[in-house]
Amino acid sequence: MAPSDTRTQILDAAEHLFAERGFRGTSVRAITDRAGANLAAVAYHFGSKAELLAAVVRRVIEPINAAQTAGLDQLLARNPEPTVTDLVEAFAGPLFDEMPAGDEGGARTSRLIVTILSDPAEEMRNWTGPAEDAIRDRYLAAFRRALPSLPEEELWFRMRGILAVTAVDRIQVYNQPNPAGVPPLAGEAARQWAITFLAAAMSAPPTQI
Amino acid sequence: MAPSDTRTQILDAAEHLFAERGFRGTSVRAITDRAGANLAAVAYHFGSKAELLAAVVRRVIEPINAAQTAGLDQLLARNPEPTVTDLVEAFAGPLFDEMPAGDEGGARTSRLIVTILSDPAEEMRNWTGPAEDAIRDRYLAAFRRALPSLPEEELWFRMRGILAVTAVDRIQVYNQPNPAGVPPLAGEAARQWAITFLAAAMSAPPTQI
DNA sequence: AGTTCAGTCAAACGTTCGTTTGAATCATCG
DNA sequence: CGATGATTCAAACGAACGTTTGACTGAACT
Repeated sequence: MAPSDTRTQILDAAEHLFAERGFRGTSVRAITDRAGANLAAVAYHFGSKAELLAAVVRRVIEPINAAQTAGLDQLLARNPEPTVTDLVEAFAGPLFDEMPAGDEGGARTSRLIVTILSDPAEEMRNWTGPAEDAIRDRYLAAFRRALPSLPEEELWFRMRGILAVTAVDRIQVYNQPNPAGVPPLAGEAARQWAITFLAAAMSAPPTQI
Repeated sequence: MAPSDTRTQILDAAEHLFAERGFRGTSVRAITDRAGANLAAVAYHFGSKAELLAAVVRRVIEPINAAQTAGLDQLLARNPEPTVTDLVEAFAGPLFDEMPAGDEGGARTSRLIVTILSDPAEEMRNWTGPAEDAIRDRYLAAFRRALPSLPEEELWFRMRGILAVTAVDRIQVYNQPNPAGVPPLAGEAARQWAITFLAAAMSAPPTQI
């Protein structure tokens, strides 16, 4: 435990609570209570609540970035012109993979991601860095080669569609028990369904205007 | 102005601010300031901040509900077995149509919808009522008839994909200027792109497991 | 033994929040 | 005109918030 233990316990607690209640909906007191730490520990270890959020986001996002990069590298090493389905899988797959122990089927991580993406709090907005930009641009270029007839704007729209589906997927958008007793989405099935769904969507012919 | 004017000015201000900063990120003071009303007016006209939110949501959601219902009615009157594309258009189209005056290309309304859908605040969760459930079930049944080979769970997953794309579409998910100087998404083009994207996604063959 | 220093702690600070209060204002109608 | 009921207003309430403070702890060093 080189990182002082309470530091990581605070990170764990904050990740859980930010995912569940959002940034503004989570008080520093709730975090330190859950972590079994003192209230002042957040200021001591992270400086402020906003900087704690940044640390939580970094810890969640970095493995996803690495997996997306590695996936594209492998694809391109094997074949300079990957299929749309391959690209979708390499890009969207890692968003389903991260399931820290104790996460209920990955739903909590998904929730955190969508909270990050859609939280209107100003602190949530400035988390993307050069790394995320570079990854997005590399995939954009690969998709452009795989879909040469697609106009740039529509390609850009579809890239965001991927993010929307993968981010929101496991949230109970219609917040009620699923109809007809459909069980909550299983992790692996959701991953496959998303890839099917998104590969078909990305492969659609350009919209006629 | 049968509804006492300040009442609707508060509704307008609240709609704008909830969309931009979320429920918890918007103070009652910010709302009444923007509305040019007194702080106590919210309590007087709506009872509480949470009830004000409910009123805002109702005002935004009801025209969408009506359009979705009317669209499906028209489709079924013309043909008892509508195509997937027709169903997608009737369901997702109204989510693009609502553009109150002063809305910058509908982006603000979209932002409000995604804020409603993904806001972790407890008050945001309990807005769906029997109306939304009924609409969703009718579309679910129509899609089921149009896609008879699709398992129930995957159909359900795809329905939520529609909501994810339509809700998140106009948010700058990667919050930075679009790459290569792509202009912000035009309202009508985004609507067409979304229908193309979603119709292809919905029409994909079932996932093989 | 004495010093140092990262870490923890209880307590308090000042601010902002949603809500309540009670008086003031206004239009309406007898 | 005077009374009534709806609406607006300035002011205050108590609670919760993020952050700061300064004393305390305990292991690691000379």
